[in-house]
Amino acid sequence: MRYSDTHKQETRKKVVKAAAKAVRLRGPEGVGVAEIMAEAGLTHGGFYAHFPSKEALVAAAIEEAFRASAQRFEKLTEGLDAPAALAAFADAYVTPEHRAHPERGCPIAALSSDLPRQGPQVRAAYEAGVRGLIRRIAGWLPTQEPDRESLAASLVAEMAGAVALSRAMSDAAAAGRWLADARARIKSRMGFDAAGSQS
Amino acid sequence: MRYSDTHKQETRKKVVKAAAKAVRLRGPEGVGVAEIMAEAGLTHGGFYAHFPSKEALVAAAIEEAFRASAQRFEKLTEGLDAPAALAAFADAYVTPEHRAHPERGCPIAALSSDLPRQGPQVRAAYEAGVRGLIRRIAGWLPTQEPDRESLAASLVAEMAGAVALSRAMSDAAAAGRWLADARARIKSRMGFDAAGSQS
DNA sequence: TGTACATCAGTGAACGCGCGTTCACTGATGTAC
DNA sequence: TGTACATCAGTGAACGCGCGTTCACTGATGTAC
Repeated sequence: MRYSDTHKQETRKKVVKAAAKAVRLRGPEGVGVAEIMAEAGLTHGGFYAHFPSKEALVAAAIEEAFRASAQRFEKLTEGLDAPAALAAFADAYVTPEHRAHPERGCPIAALSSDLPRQGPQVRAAYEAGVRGLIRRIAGWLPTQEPDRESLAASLVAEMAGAVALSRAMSDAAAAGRWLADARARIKSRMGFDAAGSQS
Repeated sequence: MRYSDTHKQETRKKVVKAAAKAVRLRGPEGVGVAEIMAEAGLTHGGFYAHFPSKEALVAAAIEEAFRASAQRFEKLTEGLDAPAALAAFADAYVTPEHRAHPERGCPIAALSSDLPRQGPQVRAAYEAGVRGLIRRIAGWLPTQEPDRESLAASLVAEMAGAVALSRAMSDAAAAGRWLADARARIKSRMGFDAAGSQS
């Protein structure tokens, strides 16, 4: 069969999307080339027509995961002013839903400890994604804050740490209660009082 | 050769210690049975005289890692009153040294994202370790704090998250500066002012 | 208009390798008689 | 006191399996003449 001009690119996109899910769910070492190709409806032999190596796929998958995750949050905060966007972000991030679905969640929470063990391409993709998220959050912080970038990084560390820790708790109900607590603490650090308005 | 009464236990201990280091450094899937046995000066064939499976070794390794890490911090805070112990803990945890040496550091920072993918034995060992650390920190928090356990968990999430994030940064100097920032923010959440005394 | 050839995404068998696990064996020493 | 046997931590070869990677091939269609 002969394919349309965009066919190969579409196939690649399908493969990368499947990999982005699988990598977050099972980790870079937990996914196989054959498995990803099968999820995209193909056989493993065609893989190297799209990617030079598995590492290149994982790097592309991480880029895609950050892109999709950013898009999700962008939609969520569309049209909101900075304080409202910040609150909406925390309310969506530090939740049982995020805990339960690493495959469509933030790559930081899903892959933080895997990362130092990855190759340079993967690390570069991850680092870029982390910086992007920090920058977005910094932009929402009050302008009177002396170091918005540093506070944003610290908030990302806490939010991702909270979700990752909650995933280690086997009792889902207890994890949910703890996430609600953690969310309240994070929002208070963002400058919101208990009622939800920023001081 | 015939061995002393304690010989087998000593061998097991050696294997577990080697595994505790290797697991934190390369992750549960990154270590091999043969490699660990070789580090303990043995051949892989003898492994199953000590452990029923690789998972059992990883679980034992995680227990050992939490135990050793706890002991380290116990020595560090020995004889200090609660506020001083809290400060000493943060000062030791959120550092470039900890960033650079996952193999002798906190298992939470080293393994958080690997954990949800592990089997029940490993998860149980990890969860017990997490609870132990949270309890220790909660005990150092001011008694007027309304929910010490919850604040302690939140602090653990932030500290582990900060170290894990710093490991993703390729520039060691920038990571060091960021860790110093993060450390200051964490200590301020613990109730210390910039001069280091608790209000 | 018809025929031969080029193109190229995808197929599926095969490769080498490392891993977790199994198992028959070793060899030094304690013990039973 | 001497001999045969039991014990048991550790050895090393072998197993089956899954993985990343390679490669000759397929088959549908566009193109050159």
